[in-house]
Parts: sequence; C-alpha cells; structure tokens
Amino acid sequence: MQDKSISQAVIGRLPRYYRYLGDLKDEGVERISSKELSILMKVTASQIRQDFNNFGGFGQQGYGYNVSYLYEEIGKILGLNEDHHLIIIGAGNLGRALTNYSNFGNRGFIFEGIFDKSSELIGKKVGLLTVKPMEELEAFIEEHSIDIVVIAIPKTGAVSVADRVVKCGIKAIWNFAHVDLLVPPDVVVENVHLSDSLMKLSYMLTVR
Amino acid sequence: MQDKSISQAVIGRLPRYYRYLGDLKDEGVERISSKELSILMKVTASQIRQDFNNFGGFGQQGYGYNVSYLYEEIGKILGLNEDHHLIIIGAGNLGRALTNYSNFGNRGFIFEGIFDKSSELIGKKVGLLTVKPMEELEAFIEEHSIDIVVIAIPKTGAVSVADRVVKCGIKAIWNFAHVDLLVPPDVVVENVHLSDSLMKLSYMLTVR
DNA sequence: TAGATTGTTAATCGATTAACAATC
DNA sequence: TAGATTGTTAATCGATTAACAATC
Repeated sequence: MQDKSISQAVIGRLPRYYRYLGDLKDEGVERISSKELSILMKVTASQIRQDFNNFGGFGQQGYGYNVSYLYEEIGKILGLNEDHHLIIIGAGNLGRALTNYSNFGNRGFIFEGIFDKSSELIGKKVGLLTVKPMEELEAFIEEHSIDIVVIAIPKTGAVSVADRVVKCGIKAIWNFAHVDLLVPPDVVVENVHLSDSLMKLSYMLTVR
Repeated sequence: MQDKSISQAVIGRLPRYYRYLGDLKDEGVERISSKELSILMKVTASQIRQDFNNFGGFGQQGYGYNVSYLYEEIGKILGLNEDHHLIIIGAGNLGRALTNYSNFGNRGFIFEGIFDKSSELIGKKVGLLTVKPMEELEAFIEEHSIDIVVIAIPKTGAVSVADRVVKCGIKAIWNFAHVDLLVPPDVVVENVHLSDSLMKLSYMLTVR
C-alpha cells in the first residue's frame, strides 16, 4: 500500500483528511478538487496533492478526487479496514472514559478488557467490561489476540507495565502516562500527554 | 519575556524540557550541560541550545545550565507562574476524568466549574464541583474570571458552545470535540483529537 | 590559565509551496 | 476539442544540525 518511509508530518495530517472526507461523503458530495478541499481545510492545494501522492495517485486530471474512493483509500492506509483489539491498563477516570468512548468501536477499535491493580476496582463493571486483576494480563493478551495496549495509569507504574506488555509481543502502545516509555525499535508508542497540551495552551495565552 | 514569534516546533518541545528538568530537580541534580540533557532526552545538544536561545541565554559557558533556574524560567515562559481558571463543558466520562486530574491543579490550572445540558447530570457532584446548567455559563465565566474553557462534548454541540464562550471574551479553548473550531484570530484553540491519535497508532502498526 | 560549554553563525536537510507539463 | 485539474518537478522556505568563536 505504501512505500518507503512517509514523513511524520504527512501521517499526522491523514486523520484530518479522513474526517473531512467522511463529512463530505455524509453530505452526499461525490467529487472534490484539491483546490476546493484546500479552502475547506485551510491548507494549500499543493500540500494536499503532495500528501496524497505519497501513496500513489488517487485522483484524475480534469476531474479531481472521488470522495468515497479517497475516503476508503485513506481509511485503508490508516489500517481502519481491519479490526484492532485493545485493552486498557488502569480503570481510573481516564481509563473508564476511554472505555466508554464508543466511537472508536465504529472504526474497528474494539476494547476487549480493562485491568487495574486496585482490589477496590477489580470486579467492578466499566461499560460492558469487568475490571480484571493485573495478574491476568499476559494470559489475556495471548488469548484475545490483543494488538494495542492503552496505558492509563500514573507514570510510576507505566514503565514496568510497558515492559510487561512488550514482553508479550505487543507492538503498539497508546500512552497516556506522563513519561517517555523506553521500548524496542519495533514497538510504536503514541503519546497523549494531556498536561503538555494544556501547557502549550497556557503558553499561547500568555504570549498574546 | 519572549520576542517575535517562536515556532510551533519549539513551543511543542517546551513542556517536555520542563518535565525532564523537574525530574532532574527532584533527583537533586544542580547543573546539566546541553550534551548531558541531549543524551537523556534523545535529541541533539544543538537543538536544545537553539531552543533555549529563543528566549535569551539561560546558561553559562564552561558550566552548562542550572537545573532549578532553567526549570523556573521555562515554567514562566509556559505561563505556569500564574493561575489559570478553567471550566469544563460536558460532564460525561471525559469531562469527569479531566476534572479529577488533580495534577493540573499543582501547575496552577484550577477547575472552577463543570457544565452540562443534561438534566440528569445537573446538580450531580463531580469531585468537588457540582454540575451546572448551560444557562449559567456566561454569568459564571464573568463572575469567576475564567480564562480557559475545556470543551468535552460531542462535536454537534461544540461549535455553538465555542461561539458562546468566545462572545464572553474567552481567549483560550482546550478542545476535545472531534471538530475544527472556527474562532477569531485572537482566540487560541488547542485540540486533543483522541481518535486522530489512535489512527496514527493504527497506521504505524499497519506499516510495520 | 586551561578546559569546558555556551551562544550564535553557517551549512545541511527536509518540508512546503509554486509552477507547469501530462492527461482526463 | 478545450478546459480543468492532477501528478510531479523545481523553487522556496523553515527547521535542524554542525561548527566554532566567545567566555565563564
């Protein structure tokens, strides 16, 4: 599907394209030119064409892009054509919020389990799931073919949990703990550092 | 404190510097060179020095940087020396999770109120706060000198809520809704698009 | 002072934008 | 066909890295 190393800048823009194309599709728009899309998304038409051409030509000269087709193709590039099986480590507020984020399910992200070390939480229901003890982690990953682990615990425990799941063969971690995880080069980590994000906002507010 | 337009790339790195410096400070480290910090953070020493010099010289030739001093200065740049007063719109799972994220409080981010349109949630307790009806929004912002609004509602309502708070003079929005908000140029929006983040992870997993 | 390390200029690299030939 | 718009090459811009003189 894709060739040699697409830049992070391009990858970071794909989900936004996907969202706009999904909206257009829902509105019944059949075709769109890079120029029209550029106005809608407030980027240059040049960038749009360059980005898409990283993955081969999706358009047609003189016509533009077919919205449905482009939407599907970008979905495939993002790996949304196949299901992903996730577990969440940490049944605190954040872990529970993520579990109930049902939208993810529509896109093939299926939450299979939630774990916590606290005996007060183990056995409690979170949406459709029941909080399991950390001892069962490895067996569960194996048994349910988990491919993405969500880390939603404080940073003190995050590093050792990451080590544990990497040892089980997990190759993708969605990390909400405020720490940089050290993983082998074949494991990918996507960080969501909420306090970093809030600090950036604070900076921008301060400068103005 | 800072001069003409620092690039987004630099701003995005500041919170990470701040975190590492805080950790070093806690460990009792007094001084650090750009070289040592570069090894720790896995970036180039050149980048570290260039980044810091956007804000004036914080170091000393032949010595390096004083950890405590640098930590404080970056904190000031990020606006963490003054309190920020926030409200959360949306008392769903995410809104409740953010409210209880007590860490933010330590850094001067004070959650003053939480709002929801659902009559089932109004009046309920979320941490120390009580969920208020949307009708009270404008008066509350005024009365409590709110400077940051957190949007944690589905995208359908997000755009109109953003309009309302902008009309009240709000200049900073932390947006968790999966939509691009259209605001005047003097209003800053920091987006946290969780599903975009998860799609990036899916992409990286697919490519390997 | 000599050694170390910053601050800063210059070189390189990569990403974005512009331009236009190819082609539907 | 003529007009429109892509795919792609070339030009520009900005960010990162390297180098080194300044200086503690």
